[in-house]
Amino acid sequence: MTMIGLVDCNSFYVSCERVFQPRLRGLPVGVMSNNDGCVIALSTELKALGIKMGTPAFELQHLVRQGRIHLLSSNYELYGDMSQRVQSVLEEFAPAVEPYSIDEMFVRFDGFTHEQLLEHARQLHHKVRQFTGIPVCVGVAPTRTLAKLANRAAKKISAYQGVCVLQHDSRETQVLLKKIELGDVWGVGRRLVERLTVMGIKSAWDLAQANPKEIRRRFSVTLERTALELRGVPCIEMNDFDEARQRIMTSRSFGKLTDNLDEIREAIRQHGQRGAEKLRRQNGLAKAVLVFLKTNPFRQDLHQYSPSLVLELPRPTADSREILHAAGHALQRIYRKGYLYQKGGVMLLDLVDASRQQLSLLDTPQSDADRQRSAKLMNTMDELNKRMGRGTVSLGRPTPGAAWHLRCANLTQRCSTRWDELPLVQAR
DNA sequence: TGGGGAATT
DNA sequence: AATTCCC
Repeated sequence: MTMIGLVDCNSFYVSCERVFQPRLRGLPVGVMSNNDGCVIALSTELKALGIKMGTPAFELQHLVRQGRIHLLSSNYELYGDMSQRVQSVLEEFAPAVEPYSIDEMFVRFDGFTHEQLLEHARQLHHKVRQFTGIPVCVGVAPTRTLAKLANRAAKKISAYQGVCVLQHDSRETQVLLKKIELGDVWGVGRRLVERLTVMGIKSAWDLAQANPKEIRRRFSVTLERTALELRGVPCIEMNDFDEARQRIMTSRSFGKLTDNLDEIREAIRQHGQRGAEKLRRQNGLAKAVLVFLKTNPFRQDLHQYSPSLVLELPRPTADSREILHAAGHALQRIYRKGYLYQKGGVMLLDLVDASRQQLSLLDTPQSDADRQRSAKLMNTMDELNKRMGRGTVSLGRPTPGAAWHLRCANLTQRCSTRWDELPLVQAR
């Protein structure tokens, strides 16, 4: 029988930072979201101060100034590299590794006894720590949902010492299902907890006991699958990590509330270009572009307006110029004076694979030549940006210091991916 | 007061 | 198109 392991890195972003900055060990450390918005990774010491995941960073500035806590900007280049290192170690010790997110990986095991699985899981737990410096917890069970649950247990219940292997239908599984809160189950969010509680379903065990057909009727197929998985029936597969996206979004808060159309246009152009780059990387073409703006929903004292508009492109394209052209039109049409906008972005929709794209019957030799010139130009831009660094060439020059640039006031060095940011070690 | 994604209804 | 859920 196939068993599924879930390896989950503990406070991943904080752990990455600590690998290269040992002085942060034992201190209350948090890593902030993109744009230094809120805290998304917390060391145990920071959690012990009662600070919760998602707390806006500005609410914690007084503690930072007093030196009581440390907040870092997120350094995705570092975390991405560390994630690959963790994956490499897993691949050495386990046959099939499926990345699920930057800090979680599923591992499949076939034909192991319970004792062998336990041994294997403990080995993964130890080797990842030893070779990457990142502490992880390992949960193993017959289904992904149960593996997630086993992982929660490994993390929360100290007796497990970071490793929990659940056998099908075992007494141990039953005990854990009863102990684990509903909201800790993979796929069960806040709203579902509310609705299920009313029905008397209060624990993971209750959900596992419920009639799946009933669950499907009153809720959804996804929750039915979750219920079945809790019983040990596998029905959730992994969509492959590097499958092409179905849509591509690029957006960001402007950094300050603004009604300045020039500023907004520049931000939207940036997002359009970044989106087009992502699109070309997956060898895709977009048939439509969506542009959205939004005011700050937390400022109920201000007028609210969150428009969006989809424009179909004249032809499926990955050409930044065509995408920016459409995005510019969309923006003109949704922008209204008199509102303070907080955020805006571009989504590329109806994506198709470039290599599978049928040439239209209306295509003339002329437009075919156009296409090739376009591809060549875009390719050249992408190559330059890849070789010389992002932003080396772009359509239109971004205003230096504009408010919509990524805010990252407390960024650490990308010490594992950039030669010029290698850590310095001083001998005494 | 993040920036993405996907699925369902 | 809106809601829900995930990390």
